[in-house]
Amino acid sequence: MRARPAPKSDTRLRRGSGRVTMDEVARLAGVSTSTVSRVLRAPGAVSDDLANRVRSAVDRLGYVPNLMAGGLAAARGRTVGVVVPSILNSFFAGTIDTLSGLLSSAGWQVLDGSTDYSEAREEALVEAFLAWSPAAMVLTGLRHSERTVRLLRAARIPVVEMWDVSDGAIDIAVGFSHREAGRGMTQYLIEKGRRRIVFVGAMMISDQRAAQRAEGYREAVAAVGLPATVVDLPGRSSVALGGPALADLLARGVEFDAVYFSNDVLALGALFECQRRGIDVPARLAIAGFGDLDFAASCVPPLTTIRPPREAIGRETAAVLLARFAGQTHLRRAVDLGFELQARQSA
Amino acid sequence: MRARPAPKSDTRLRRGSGRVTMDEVARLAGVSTSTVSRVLRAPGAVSDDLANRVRSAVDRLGYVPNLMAGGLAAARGRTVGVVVPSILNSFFAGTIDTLSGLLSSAGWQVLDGSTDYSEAREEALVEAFLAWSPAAMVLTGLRHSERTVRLLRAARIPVVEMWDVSDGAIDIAVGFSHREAGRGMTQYLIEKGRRRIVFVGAMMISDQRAAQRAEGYREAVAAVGLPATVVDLPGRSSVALGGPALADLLARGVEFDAVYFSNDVLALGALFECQRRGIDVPARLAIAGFGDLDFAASCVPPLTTIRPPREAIGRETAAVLLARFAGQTHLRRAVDLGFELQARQSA
DNA sequence: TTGAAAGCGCTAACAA
DNA sequence: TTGTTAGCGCTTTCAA
Repeated sequence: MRARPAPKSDTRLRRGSGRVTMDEVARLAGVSTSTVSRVLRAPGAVSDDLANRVRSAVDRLGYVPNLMAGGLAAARGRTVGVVVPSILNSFFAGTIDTLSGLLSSAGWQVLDGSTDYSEAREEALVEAFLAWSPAAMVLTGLRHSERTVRLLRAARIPVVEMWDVSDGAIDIAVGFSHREAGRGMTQYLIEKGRRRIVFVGAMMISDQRAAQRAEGYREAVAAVGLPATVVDLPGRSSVALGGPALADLLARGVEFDAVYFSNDVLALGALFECQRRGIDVPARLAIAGFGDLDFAASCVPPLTTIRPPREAIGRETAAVLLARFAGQTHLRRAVDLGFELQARQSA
Repeated sequence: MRARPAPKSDTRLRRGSGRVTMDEVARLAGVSTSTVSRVLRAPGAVSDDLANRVRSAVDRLGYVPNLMAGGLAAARGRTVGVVVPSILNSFFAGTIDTLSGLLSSAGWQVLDGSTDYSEAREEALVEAFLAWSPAAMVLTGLRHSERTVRLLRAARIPVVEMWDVSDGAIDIAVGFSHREAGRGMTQYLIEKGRRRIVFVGAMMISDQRAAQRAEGYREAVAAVGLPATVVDLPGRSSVALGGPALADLLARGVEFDAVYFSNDVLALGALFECQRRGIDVPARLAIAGFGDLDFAASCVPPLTTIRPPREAIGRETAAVLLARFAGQTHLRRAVDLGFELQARQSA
């Protein structure tokens, strides 16, 4: 047998954080901690009288629930881990912004991290997030290390893979087909009368989705018997990289009347290079991009590009997750949100 | 008196997460959980023999520590909350990237959130992060709601305010002076012979730091007896906003030979507008920005701007925090990292 | 150097 | 509708 633990008010050394606890709220409101807990997460189950007393005690003491304690007791935290290749990349920033906003207003905390397009970093991040017992995980793309997939399956939580819908999702995929995007833009260029189209990407070994767009490009040119030229630049995409890439193509004496860049950032760099060299876009050279970033509509000439459903991906991911949290289980395994080809003046 | 709790292996309903626990590791290694815990966080205090047994048990079972349980027991989590105005903004993305990288490789988890330049959202975020018992908080800027400041002080943890060093930090400030940045660029324009300089910002009521740059501009023109014209655009900064802003200035018949934009994004929009209208930059009009974003060096003409110490702010913030975590207490309260004026062709 | 045991602050099963 | 109580999985005294 064992003595009852001494009350907290005694003189023993306390290890606590010094923060206001639910216990103090309960005491001030004259109820049990269960009631306080209920008021905070299932308000309907408590009488108005008690609920009000609890709420005013919460206010008066400035009580902030300890999520670690809550998550530990509930065996699942109210967090969602989100892993993207790069937050420096505006594509993903738009998605994360939407997703975080929606989830956090529904009471979920988003933990996000970026992999820098490395599978090893992705694996480490997934492991780190899993240590928080998240209620769900959101990854980018469908390619992950074997161990990442194993960890994710073992966690037995909803897993959304965004920005791609090609095949073999762990649980749910929300995105669009990059292969079709690549094919779509290439077909558009062909319809516009271009015959020598070059595809320029950067670090496509690690950017799986850019590689799929290149694949779509290859299919589209092959379909009409045109030659394919794919350039894979070393180094991460940047405006600064686009100009030299075009200059190099010119210097190598490659013949071409259109360049399809794997993203708008590179395309903008190329546009600047054309301006510097007095190359007429689109009369002499068509330039197309991917992403429909902020500047695409206002640069000179306005950039023909593909608009990915950035915000829609965030919105749909949040919706799927919230539905799963609410107990809904029969959901589509893949949600293809499509994309829009923005035909502007550059091509 | 009370019965001993039944052992876990019995048939009662378990609420646990199903994950491998420290208990199982301890059992497999034939040691107590205290020893496992010690091996994991103070390896020196355990004999090599036991430590090895523990480590191989950890490996064999694929044990991942539950951070909620750890944080709860230790009364402080190994997290750092980071609050920025916007992750869509590349300035902050660079800082967060550096900061997160450094902290996470030292074993700390970064929680980040964006306020959208709203004090109310900032307050809500700070409260949400505090619920995780973070080891430290990092905010952007020195202006916060009264309640935010109160919550932060009550938490008794290191607080870093980044991107500004002007005055009155809660704990530690790491950044540079925006007033000096504004003054510096304006003086540069004056030295270059400009006499009618207009300052254009966006939503400066909520962007405190842009307002300080405008203040510096005002001081600099006043110092040489030149008139000040400050335009505060409605809506958030974007490339799309820069062109119309310039067009409007032109339409209003304002006389000017230089425009100093509160950031590069607006300046780029204006550059495109000049290109469309055939306005010669810098011969007829000088354009200057702030931020030294990716495109600033490669646009046409290359943009004269101010380079804030984006990465250095992240690096220094991480260093300060890590020093505090290590027990160091006498640290400078403000770290001014300065900035660089990048004189290029646009002004 | 190691282990036993008492919580950290909360949630949820159960009883009333 | 409410309270009682047994943990959630760890860290940290304390004693050996």
